Amino acid sequence: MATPPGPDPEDLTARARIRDAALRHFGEDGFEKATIRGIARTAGVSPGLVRHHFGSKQALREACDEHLMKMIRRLNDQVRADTTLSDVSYVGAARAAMAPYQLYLARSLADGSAASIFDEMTRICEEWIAGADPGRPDPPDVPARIRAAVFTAMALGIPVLAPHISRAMGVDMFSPEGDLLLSRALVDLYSHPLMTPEDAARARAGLDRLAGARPPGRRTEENSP
Amino acid sequence: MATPPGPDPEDLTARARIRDAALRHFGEDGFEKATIRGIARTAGVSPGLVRHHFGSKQALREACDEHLMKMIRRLNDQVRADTTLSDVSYVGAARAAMAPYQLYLARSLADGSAASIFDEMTRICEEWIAGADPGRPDPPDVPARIRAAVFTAMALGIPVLAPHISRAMGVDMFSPEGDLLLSRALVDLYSHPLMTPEDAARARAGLDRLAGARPPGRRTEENSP
DNA sequence: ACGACGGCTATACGCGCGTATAGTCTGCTG
DNA sequence: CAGCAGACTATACGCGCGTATAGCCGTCGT
Repeated sequence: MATPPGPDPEDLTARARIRDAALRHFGEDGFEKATIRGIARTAGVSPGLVRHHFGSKQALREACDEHLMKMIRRLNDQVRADTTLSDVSYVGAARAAMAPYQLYLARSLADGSAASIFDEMTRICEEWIAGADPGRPDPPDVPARIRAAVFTAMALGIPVLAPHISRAMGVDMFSPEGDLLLSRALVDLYSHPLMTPEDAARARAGLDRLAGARPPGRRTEENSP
Repeated sequence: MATPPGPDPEDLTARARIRDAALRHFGEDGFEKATIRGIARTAGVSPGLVRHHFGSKQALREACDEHLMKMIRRLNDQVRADTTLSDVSYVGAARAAMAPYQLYLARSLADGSAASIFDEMTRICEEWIAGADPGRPDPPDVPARIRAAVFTAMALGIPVLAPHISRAMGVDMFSPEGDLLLSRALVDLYSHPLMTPEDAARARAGLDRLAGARPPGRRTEENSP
């Protein structure tokens, strides 16, 4: 059952403490609002040491991205390697391990950085989608990669907009109750197609019609906002 | 067919120019990174005038929120009032009117502000969902409001994470080609449920099982990231 | 034993920001 | 015409930031 991924060995070093503090500050306050001084205070070191180890604020951010990326890959590999895929408790543990980074991840994605992380998630999602395609009666008319990217963005919309969802639900999205409620809502949404095949055919026809000569610069319909 | 909502009357005032410049700067650079001086330069006024009209940077942001909200409501009302709901060109015009605000909206939502805008969108989405509920064979076990909030977050994930989607597609999401491709991907995703009814039932059962006594603080499964 | 080295701190610099204040110009009102 | 109000500008202040530099101190190789 593999070791639940605890903190890295030798993760008591000042460098690691700074990186962890940066992940928290960047996540909670955003990159611009977070300060090296604040990060240093949280890490229990002097501001100068931050520069000594990472060179600049931007480089510190990149080190955070890199570390997070390593975490994600490690978790994904472990889940993949685990033969008992339905092991719920393990998935739970993996998600719990990700929890401290959710805020940072959400902010990184939202401000356009963390590109490689989004791409990695898209890649994972693509494998998943491509695996399901052969079972479909109708051949998809959009590459799996693109469908994966769109779906990844939608799925990530949930943690990115977590405060709004929590407000609507009345409970914190990351609390056990909130998680349960969110899961139920997702099961409901995922199991009811938003468009019937007829709707889809009609929409596709409309898009095909517009795909011919049309005045550029005008939008069409669908894809909500 | 109502008048296509052009700029407000008397929108040549310095106050309006400042507001528009702020919407652009906040959208492109983010609230923290944007500067009053830069906004003033774009608006062609002195930085002092910004303060004279709006009092503070934060108040300027709130004025932007208010203005955007007014726009959204106006557009929604016009679409509602229009009897020929399938008037594609009109929807296109409305979306084009929103285009300049998309970046601002995305950033506002992502940093937790713009709560009332998210709530308004959730409300609109809820009406839409609640209207479709009676036709369902199975009764939903989650309030429409909450399903609406979750779906709204997912839908908004697309503009919020637009740079990533554009990168994956290889074309700008807001270009005509990108819009077409995105629309096709959405039609595909929306018309294929991600879970079969059996999957859903199994997932619901799993959630019910976990809803009993369970160690708090641990997450469960599903709801992707 | 000792010097070099690297983790670490103290202190300072300079810049650009939001904000404050005083003042100018214009147009309206009595 | 007097005078006032409000749109608008010029200038400045002070703060907190990222960054730079100089030096301290424990450790380790030789």
